[in-house]
Amino acid sequence: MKNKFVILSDQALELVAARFRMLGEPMRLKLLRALLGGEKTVSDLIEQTKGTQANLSKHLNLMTQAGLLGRRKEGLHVYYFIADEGIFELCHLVCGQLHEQFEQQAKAFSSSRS
Amino acid sequence: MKNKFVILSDQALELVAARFRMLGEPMRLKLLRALLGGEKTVSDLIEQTKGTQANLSKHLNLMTQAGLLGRRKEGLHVYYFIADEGIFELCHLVCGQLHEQFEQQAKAFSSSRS
DNA sequence: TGACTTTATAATTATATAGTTATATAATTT
DNA sequence: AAATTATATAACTATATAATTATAAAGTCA
Repeated sequence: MKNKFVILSDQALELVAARFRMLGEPMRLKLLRALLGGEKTVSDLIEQTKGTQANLSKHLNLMTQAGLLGRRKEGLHVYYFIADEGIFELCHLVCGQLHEQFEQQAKAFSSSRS
Repeated sequence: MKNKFVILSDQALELVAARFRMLGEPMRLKLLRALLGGEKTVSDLIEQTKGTQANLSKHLNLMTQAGLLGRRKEGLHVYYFIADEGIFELCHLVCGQLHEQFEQQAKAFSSSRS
């Protein structure tokens, strides 16, 4: 498990970091969360996330370039959808880990007061 | 798998994003890579990563606050070590996904030239 | 064609944070 | 105690990028 990571070159680490950074913006996670239900237009996403049109457009473009999302044009509308389902494995893992971490903190806290 | 993510509150998404951001810096990944072999002093890490003392100290402090690393003082030296092994599951996943992505791109490229 | 709608983009501003420089703190050794 | 070494921290600079504002582009429909 560790092995694969240890031998990574600095250049590879940059790529790994870039992928993490892509998932490190709350607005982008909101977009991903919204897209879980299936493809949506930019207008839909504006409504769901309460973001501004220009800002979302940029985030959507970034995520598409990174291969996380796909786009499909239909008339005036552009539909975005999740192109890399692997993202959710990641989010799922992080959620689980954070959850556990907080549980432990809570436990440590409640057992330390007397 | 998806379910856990969909229902996350905005506030929870911020925490998830923060965790991803923490892993989104190449220098921090270098430190983690270096620490895979076991605990190391700051001096060791300076040598291995070619980073500056002050910069590493700050990164190490951040990661410790975030619960990723632990510290242990011994005389003049401070040993840092990985406190949250879950990190590597994440890195492993990302590595695998990136690898697959590049493989596919390579394949797409070689089959598109004629 | 012209008005309208949806999305993208360019230019700018605001903000977070990585990295540096200089200094402080803490432990060790002489 | 003074000098030395290892680490931390404060103040600053540099940089990346998120968010905004304004405008453009592309499609639709009267």
